[in-house]
Amino acid sequence: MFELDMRSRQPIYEQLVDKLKELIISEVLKPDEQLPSVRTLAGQLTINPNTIQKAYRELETQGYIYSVKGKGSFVNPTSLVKNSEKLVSVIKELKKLLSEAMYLGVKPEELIELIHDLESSVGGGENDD
Amino acid sequence: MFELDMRSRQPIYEQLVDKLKELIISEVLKPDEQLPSVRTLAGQLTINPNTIQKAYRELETQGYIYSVKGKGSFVNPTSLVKNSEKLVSVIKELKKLLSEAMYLGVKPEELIELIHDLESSVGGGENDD
DNA sequence: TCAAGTGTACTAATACTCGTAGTACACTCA
DNA sequence: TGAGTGTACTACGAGTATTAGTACACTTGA
Repeated sequence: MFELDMRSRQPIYEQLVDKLKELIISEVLKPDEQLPSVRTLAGQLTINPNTIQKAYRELETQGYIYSVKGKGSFVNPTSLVKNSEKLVSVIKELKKLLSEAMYLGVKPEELIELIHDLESSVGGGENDD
Repeated sequence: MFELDMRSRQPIYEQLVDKLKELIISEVLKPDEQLPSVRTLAGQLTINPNTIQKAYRELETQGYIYSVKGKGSFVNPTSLVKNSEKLVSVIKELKKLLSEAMYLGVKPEELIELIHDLESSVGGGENDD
């Protein structure tokens, strides 16, 4: 499904969180779609189920998925992912990165073009109707 | 100068890197301005000089500062910070965050407005002339 | 009803990272 | 030449990540 960088300083469970989030945002994983079980994914990636569970718990905390004991873990419908605390931290981080990009020579026009390029590959928001 | 969150999961040296970078980008710290010495800042922040040195080394690796043995550490002139490897990783991270923001309901127009708001508070780039 | 699946949580062990304390060397400059 | 500067190293303790192992609660289909 995806590959992990075992030598990265970034913890394995965080890499999982990042990759699954990308799949949800780009709607490769669709709302209410079931995720692989923690034991299945653990077997596929040759890592411990507890590590998968840790990633899934983080995604649930951030509102991206929901889990049902005995049934599995599923992608949250996008209207349920609205998470104002999360949004505040994303915006804060975005400001830093946008400033850094412009400092490094990227023109505002280029960033605006980037936004338009990404617009069509994102699910959720309010342009799904 | 700034405050650190000793209880954060983010390592102290990384918090330093982030804050100093923000000061450089917003030109609170100006090109060729000297940074506090590692011993001075260590004293001010009540942390170990090796921790400061680690942050300064990271900033130097990323191209934001330069150091001279016996003289000190200085902000790199912005024309020297152009670092295409760094830029590539910033753009990659930006794409992820922009997608996430739109997924969470932020309209492209709002992001574009954010860019315009930030434009005036960034040094470097090519609008300094 | 039960077996196979699911999520969830806990303990304990190991390895890694972070921050510290301490120390020492090379350089600059007034 | 002394006081400042950066730089680098060892060793130690604390915290985190990952693992192995185990066990419990739930779901569902045969």
